[in-house]
Amino acid sequence: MNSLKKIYQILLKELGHQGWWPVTPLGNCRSCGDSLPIYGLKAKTEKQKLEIIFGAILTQNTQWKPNVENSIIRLNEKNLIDVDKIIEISDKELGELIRSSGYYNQKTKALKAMALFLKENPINKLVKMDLVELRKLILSVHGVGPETADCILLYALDKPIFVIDAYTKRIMHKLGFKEESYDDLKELFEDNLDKDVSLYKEYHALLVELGKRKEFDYSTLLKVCN
DNA sequence: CGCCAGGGCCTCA
DNA sequence: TGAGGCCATGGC
Repeated sequence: MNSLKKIYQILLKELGHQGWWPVTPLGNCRSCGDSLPIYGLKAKTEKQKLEIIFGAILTQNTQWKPNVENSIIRLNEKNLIDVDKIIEISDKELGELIRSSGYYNQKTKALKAMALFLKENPINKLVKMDLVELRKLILSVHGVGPETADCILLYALDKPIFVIDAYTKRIMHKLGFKEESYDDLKELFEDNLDKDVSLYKEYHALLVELGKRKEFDYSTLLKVCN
């Protein structure tokens, strides 16, 4: 077993299953309060996949809890997890709803751009495309960079794409890996792991959780990297 | 009070 | 292509 696989085993054992990406459960029951996105659920419907796509934009350089979570709840309350409705709503009103996620002017534009994109390229059509072309296409949407595009591909469209983020870069450098660029790090993981969507999802979530834990003892991880 | 979060765009060499 | 400024809220 190679280092990348060993790191995964250690993190899974030490941190436990993360169950990304959080999604709002089906069958919103009005009488039982606001439904919030939950970890460990499978995104089954197109609406849930759309919620993940919007969430991927909203969480750019922002904490999920409570900032983005709150925005997702508010969008759901108004039934705005909907391509047409996001296109129709005014910038001002949308900006107010996602205010807690920060950068709300930029993110309003990004959500609008994504909605217009999805109007022309529905999710059920995207999933059938060639993966390399699909990634380029999603990257062409204004406000969507490498990490956001890859989150969408992995968590919303269930494509075997490994997501790299700031935590992953820091952690891998700390463990002695020399890859610097986003694409080199992405290839490192994809070349050394089985093309397993569930594994990719869980691995990235574990790296984020590890990155948040300042007190974590890296000695075991450093050992398997030698 | 300052720092940082599950980044990306624009500008300027 | 890479570095630097900018965007903005909420928790600690």
